[in-house]
Amino acid sequence: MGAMQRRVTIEDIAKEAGVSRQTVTRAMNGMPRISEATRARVLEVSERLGYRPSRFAANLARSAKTTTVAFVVDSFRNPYYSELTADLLDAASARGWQMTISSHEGESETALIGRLAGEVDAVVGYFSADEAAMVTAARGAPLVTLGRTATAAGLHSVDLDFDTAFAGLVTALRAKGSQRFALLESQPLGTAYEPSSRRTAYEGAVDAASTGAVIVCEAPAQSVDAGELGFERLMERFPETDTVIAFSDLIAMGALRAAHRLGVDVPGRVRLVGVDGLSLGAVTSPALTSLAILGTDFTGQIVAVIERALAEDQGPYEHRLAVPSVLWRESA
Amino acid sequence: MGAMQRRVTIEDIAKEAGVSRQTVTRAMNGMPRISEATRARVLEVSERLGYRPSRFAANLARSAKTTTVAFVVDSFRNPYYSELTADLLDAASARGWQMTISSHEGESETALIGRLAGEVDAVVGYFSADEAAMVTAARGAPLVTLGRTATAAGLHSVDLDFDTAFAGLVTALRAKGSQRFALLESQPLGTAYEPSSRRTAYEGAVDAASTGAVIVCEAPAQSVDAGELGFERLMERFPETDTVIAFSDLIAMGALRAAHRLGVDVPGRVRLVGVDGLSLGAVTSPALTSLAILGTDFTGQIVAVIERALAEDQGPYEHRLAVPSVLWRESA
DNA sequence: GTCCAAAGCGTGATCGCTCACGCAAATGGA
DNA sequence: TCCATTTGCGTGAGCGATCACGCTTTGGAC
Repeated sequence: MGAMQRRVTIEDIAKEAGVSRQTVTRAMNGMPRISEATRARVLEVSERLGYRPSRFAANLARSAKTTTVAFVVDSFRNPYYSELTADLLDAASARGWQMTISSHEGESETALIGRLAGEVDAVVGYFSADEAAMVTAARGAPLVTLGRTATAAGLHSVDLDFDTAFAGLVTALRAKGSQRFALLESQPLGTAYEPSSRRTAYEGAVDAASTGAVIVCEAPAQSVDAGELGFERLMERFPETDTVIAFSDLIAMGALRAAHRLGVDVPGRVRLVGVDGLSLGAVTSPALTSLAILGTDFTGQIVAVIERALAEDQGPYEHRLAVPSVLWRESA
Repeated sequence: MGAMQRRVTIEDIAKEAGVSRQTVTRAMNGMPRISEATRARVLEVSERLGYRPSRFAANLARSAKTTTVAFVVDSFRNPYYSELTADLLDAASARGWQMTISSHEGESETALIGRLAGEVDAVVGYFSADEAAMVTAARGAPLVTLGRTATAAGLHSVDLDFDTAFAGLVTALRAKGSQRFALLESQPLGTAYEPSSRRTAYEGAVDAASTGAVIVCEAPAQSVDAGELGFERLMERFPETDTVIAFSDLIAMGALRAAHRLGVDVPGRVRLVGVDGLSLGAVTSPALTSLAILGTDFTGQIVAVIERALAEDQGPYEHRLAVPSVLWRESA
């Protein structure tokens, strides 16, 4: 309306309503020690002038500030990340935290961390950047990295113990009769190949004797397709395979498609296991057995570390390890 | 360490480093007009004392405050919501907004709105509460409701025009030879049944002559199962059906499962269309044709309304309508 | 009629930062 | 050598709320 709109402050309301700031506060926040008549009048005035208390001023003045944690992943279009987000959100709101989300597309990880560090109380997420660079970027803000173990000071982390998990999985599969294993490994599209920790764990679990085959699937946005292609190639090259472990449930779902198409019975002819524990895996046919991360204590560990990081009395940096556990469904 | 830990403020750093507050600010924020030597010293001190600038104080003092919008849905476990979230997040970060997410489980919608109103600049989401109650709860904060058209003042909204969309869809299907339609309607578990706007639109599009059947699926958390059951019942009761439209893609995926199991060929014997446009629909077999909401201008409209709401110069309330458009894939 | 508590409202004093200045010393080209 | 910049740093004044008090009125209880 006016030439340059200045923010409507509590002072404006107080003046207009003919009361003091404190009374306005009392009216706005439903506090006692104010008559219903004045409360109504103040509310009417603030409505009329379009008054919105500044959350920054309020939080600064208040003793109990609201805490906000930022959660960062590659893309919330990936069901693994979105399900994990949902789990963390539940835990966060149970503790009264606000949760903001961001994905690092375009912007560099460190730049993003730097920005977030100034806007939230803690930053949590999957990052691939250099440790030192991240610590610098965080400028003292608590930072929790997921899916990797931090070695540098200044960084918290929650990692997954795939070695233990894969060992258990392979043992269980052997007990079911599996003999010839294969891994459908994934590789982010357009990057130099680097063995994943899942592959290392797999190779450790499936000893040299019963040689396991490894097929690397280049996984673009929709990694289901990559899994489909990978399974096809696998069946060509290693037709004797009786058990396939996929890098992720998405890849496994692709494999399942290929199996259907090729007439390969799952789990009759080939047992199939994914990784992640997506709830989506329950609705494929056959339902997908998975080395679950979701729904295990991973989420709990993350939250625990965040809590420590927030309380941080200059305390030590936390590193935790969660063990994925097999979610038996129909495909294996 | 100390008995009661007081916050480390900029003043503490200034004193310890033997400089002024302003110099500390310069050092922390990478501003010019400070020598490298002092900058390093200040940084060292603030690291040593564990100084973290208060984001509230900073935002209060700064002229350019950061804007945050809250996005609220039932559950981020539902792929429709999580994909929509991803889309909105992209738009939001392109505009430099922070985005916080919340789901209303346990807490009442109005209570949630009330809390958020004090913590963010705008609240957007799917709500089912009474309009007046919401306006009151928002206490002047911009509020954008999705999937319904607001009638009361004080509320913005972006709704979907299913009437137009269904009319177009049915026409197109008829051109392909469809004659006997059926709708797989959904009903939130444990609530009194109330026809959805999709059902109304469906009934408007499929005129009385070519009677369309309607099967109501009670949809629990995992509505895929509900769709499966619904399709089965549909085939029993209306075996002559040649075209099925499902309330959502999730329901449609369930129907697809049932079709497989019953040996009903899709789209040969029955054409199947979902609603939502989930990217997941691309990996079913056959790939799911869908009345897409995702990936249409719905997202754009939402963002546009938010922008207006944020700028709100006491301006009028916006109501927009987006038209879902058919995403032809294999199932129809 | 006295006394005390509760109701209703107002007044500094912060909260922890940034901004717009201001001022001295170092720099450097003529 | 002199003057105009530039560099480096400090000072007061907010930003817009809340909090801890403190001051009047009421309204009973005695």
